[in-house]
Amino acid sequence: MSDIIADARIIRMYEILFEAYGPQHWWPGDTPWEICVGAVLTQNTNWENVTRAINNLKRQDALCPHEILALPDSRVAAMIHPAGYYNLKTQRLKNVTEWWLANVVEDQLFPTLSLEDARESLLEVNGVGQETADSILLYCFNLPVFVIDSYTKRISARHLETDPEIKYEELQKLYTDNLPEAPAIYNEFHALLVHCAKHDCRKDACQPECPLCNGL
DNA sequence: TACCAGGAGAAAA
DNA sequence: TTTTCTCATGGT
Repeated sequence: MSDIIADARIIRMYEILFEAYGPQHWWPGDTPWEICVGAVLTQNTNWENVTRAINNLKRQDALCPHEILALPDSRVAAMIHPAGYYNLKTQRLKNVTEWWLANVVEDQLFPTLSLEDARESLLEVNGVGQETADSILLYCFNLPVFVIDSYTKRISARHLETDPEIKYEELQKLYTDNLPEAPAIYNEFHALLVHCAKHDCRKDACQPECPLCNGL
């Protein structure tokens, strides 16, 4: 498990996608806390719906950890309604808020908290799975954690011939083993993969202009 | 109408 | 351990 998986195509993929699409400027959000809220709300929905929900929170001065916890569930649910699963996400948002208040100070993780411990504690939060935890660590705190999602899985299966049912950690290791340990690259690469999956490497098949079909 | 969009947890098999 | 079900909106 500790053996390095060498695959020169990984860094080449990054170069091809960056050349094709340019910087993606992820994650949309003015503050680490807003990014964290977005990471929970975006579960199984599109970003437009998340934006509506976050704007509702902003308009009612509720985009603040203490305010989220102070508000009754019904009010939070009403504000995040456009993101779907509003009852479920209200509870998840409050769970993550409690984690935030216990582990974050001035938008930074407590200095004594290692990356491994931070990830482990996030995964203990009900409503936070691996993708959401890693998104928070990378995009809120700029830590070197590569985010795997269904798009990454699909593109990897199609262009790197990985098992479509590959485990999260295994695919994550494939990427981190073959990239510099640089949050900026992890950030950009994940966003580029999402863009590629939405536009050119679609679920049914790749478009003729798919840069990975043409360049990898 | 059916399907999809930046998942996760619980229940069932 | 793996698969299935549930949570739910808004756009195409």
